[in-house]
Amino acid sequence: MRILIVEDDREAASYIRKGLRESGHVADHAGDGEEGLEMARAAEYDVLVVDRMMPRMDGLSMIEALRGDDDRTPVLILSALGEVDNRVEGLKAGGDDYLVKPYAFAELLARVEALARRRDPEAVRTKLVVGDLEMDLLARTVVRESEEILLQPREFRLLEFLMKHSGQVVTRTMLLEKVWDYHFDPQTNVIDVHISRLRSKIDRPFDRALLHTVRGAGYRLQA
Amino acid sequence: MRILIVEDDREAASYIRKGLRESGHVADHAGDGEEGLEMARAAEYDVLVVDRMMPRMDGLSMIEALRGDDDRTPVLILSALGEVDNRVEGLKAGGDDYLVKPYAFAELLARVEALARRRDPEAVRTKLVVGDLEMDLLARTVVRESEEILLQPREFRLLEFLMKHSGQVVTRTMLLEKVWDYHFDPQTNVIDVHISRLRSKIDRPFDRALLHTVRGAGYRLQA
DNA sequence: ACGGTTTGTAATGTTTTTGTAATATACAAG
DNA sequence: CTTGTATATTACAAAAACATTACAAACCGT
Repeated sequence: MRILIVEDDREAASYIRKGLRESGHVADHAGDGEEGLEMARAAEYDVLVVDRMMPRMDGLSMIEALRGDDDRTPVLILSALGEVDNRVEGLKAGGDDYLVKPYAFAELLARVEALARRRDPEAVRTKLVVGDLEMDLLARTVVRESEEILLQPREFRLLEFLMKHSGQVVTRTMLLEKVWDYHFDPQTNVIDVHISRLRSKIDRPFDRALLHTVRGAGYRLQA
Repeated sequence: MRILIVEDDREAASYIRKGLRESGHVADHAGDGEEGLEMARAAEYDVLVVDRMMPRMDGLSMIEALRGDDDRTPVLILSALGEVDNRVEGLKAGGDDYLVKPYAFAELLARVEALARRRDPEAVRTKLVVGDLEMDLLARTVVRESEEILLQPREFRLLEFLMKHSGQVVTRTMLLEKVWDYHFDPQTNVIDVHISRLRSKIDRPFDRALLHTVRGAGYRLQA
């Protein structure tokens, strides 16, 4: 997904950018409203993330200008203020959603994706990226270091789940429920076996391992 | 988290309720605005999920009544309509967020949790911090002075408990019960051994010690 | 029903984690 | 300063957790 971040605080912008990239999106950055307007006019973005208060041209004016062009790209407004009236103003100006600082990055991500989805339900995240490992959900392909990796269906589901929760520990129970649809403990080592098979494909042929076991807890996929 | 669902469609309500419960929350249900208002007045909820259109008293009126009482519990409004103007109305009435049907349950969950977090960031505690020591419960990682510290499962549990009770003295009995699930005295020095191991990892390599012995009583973790 | 995949089971091997016990050190009361 | 008790540390062996492999059952398209 292509996302434009319009934010004068460079640190905040690069933080958001990094997070969005890690989630497999492409994010550009404009430092103020005028620059943002130019960039939004020049390219097609799926979502704009716009800070409300900025030098030269504030976020609301920028959105109004954009809507004047009949550009309906969804906009998530970021604001340090946060009372109801401000939100109403933001929405009236043409914003589609409103997020008050401070916020958790996960929330920003969720909202950006929700906005994109609302507009184009097909644009659901179709690519997962963890380090140099990439999964294309539509093509059902997995690539690492530009090598295509062939996975069995179950291995694919397993990896998909791990990638969707990368950085977090995924427990055996979670895997049984979400990858196997078992709602009980099968008392076997299915998981171990499949983790082993997955490793032999995605990790063994490469230098750095991505799939780490967290003893006593589960597994974690991390770059 | 305690959540009140105010929704006249019983099927929708039970679906939401089930989902919220599975995520570890407690969800009650009211079938219309009047009942919802009563219940919200009677008990403390962390978040209200309110359908907009309902018999007897619609969602917006209910929220306005609640705000009239100076009750600031965050409200997520559900609506079948969904145009910007409606959202503005909803927010003006005192709603905190707006979700348009149809929606994915995951999105409702994300928003409910976001609302709770905005009000009380501790409500969804996934990170523990004591001085410069940090524990991420999701990633199952521990960091001190930006050094990652690797802990064994039992050590992790032990530290987790100490961090959740930082500043307080934690007795041996408490540790046996909560970290070892022993409900008797094993007559051994398990605790001592594990405290020692923990210290060698979280304290010895650093200047200030965090884990202090309270002779005759137990241990205390403190910055 | 056949052949090739795919998946789960079970047996076996490996590593890690844990508790115990032996020994050493610190503390506080007399 | 001595002594009894509480706490620390270390090494080791048993137990648990995990990894790998081989095989057999189930599945799938023809």
